[in-house]
Amino acid sequence: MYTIKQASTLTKLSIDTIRYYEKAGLLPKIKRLPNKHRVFIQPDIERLQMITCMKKANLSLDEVKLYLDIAKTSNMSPEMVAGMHQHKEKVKNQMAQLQTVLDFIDEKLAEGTWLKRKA
Amino acid sequence: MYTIKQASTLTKLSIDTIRYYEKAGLLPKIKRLPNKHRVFIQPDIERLQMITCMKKANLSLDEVKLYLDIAKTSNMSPEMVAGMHQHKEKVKNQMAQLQTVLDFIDEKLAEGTWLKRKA
DNA sequence: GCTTGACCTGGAGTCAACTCCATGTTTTAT
DNA sequence: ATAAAACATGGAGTTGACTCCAGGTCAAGC
Repeated sequence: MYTIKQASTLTKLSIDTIRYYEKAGLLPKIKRLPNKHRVFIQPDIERLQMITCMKKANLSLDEVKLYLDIAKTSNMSPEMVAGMHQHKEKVKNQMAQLQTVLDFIDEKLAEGTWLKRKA
Repeated sequence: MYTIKQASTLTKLSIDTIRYYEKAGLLPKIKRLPNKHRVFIQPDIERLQMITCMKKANLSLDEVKLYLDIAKTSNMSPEMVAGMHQHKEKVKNQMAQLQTVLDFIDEKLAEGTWLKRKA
């Protein structure tokens, strides 16, 4: 059981962002204390972390919502399955691009090191 | 030698976006014809593609600019080297997160398949 | 010589995703 | 019982990254 502040610390999302995500329908019904304060439980924290992951995969909040909704549905329509396959390809593709960036960084670092050694 | 339209097709960036990147200082001086039209050469195209890669790594345009500027400098200050190491960790971390998303997708797809087979 | 098409510029407009603010309630410490 | 802390709400404001638009230039074809 966590307060919103604790949830914020755990997820590294701001308190406002968490409330914003709730408003946007990305979270399930968050429990409240009698005084209206939100109470976050472990699965809520994990969900927030998954949202962060998906955002890093360049999904919009709407897309994140869609996938999380699908995750709840036990039977997926063929379109959903197709959509997920498609998205999987997109993510793979993006990982390849990230690898390009890593290579670029390594190359530059190697150059830097080389120059340093030479000097 | 490419027109802006060809560059747009090659990079899948809109013409406006390419001009925007130029204004933002992410491109080197682009050659012009006497009639002021831009002429893109191969390295320009590659640079645009690298920008796309870096953006997918969740770098802001300012950060992209910074790294591209560093790439030009032959000797990097220790802070730059440190910054790049740091960023490398960030990118790696992000790849791990993407992997999480991939796993999530695979899991959901597996479930869907399973349910379908059962039905 | 006039229209068409591809390009130019400067600047305004749009959109997603926050982020901030004013105001209000409830519990806790003095 | 007054003050301070931690939360709440609704809505306005901000930011980054485009995207669109009005008005203009230039070269080519009819």
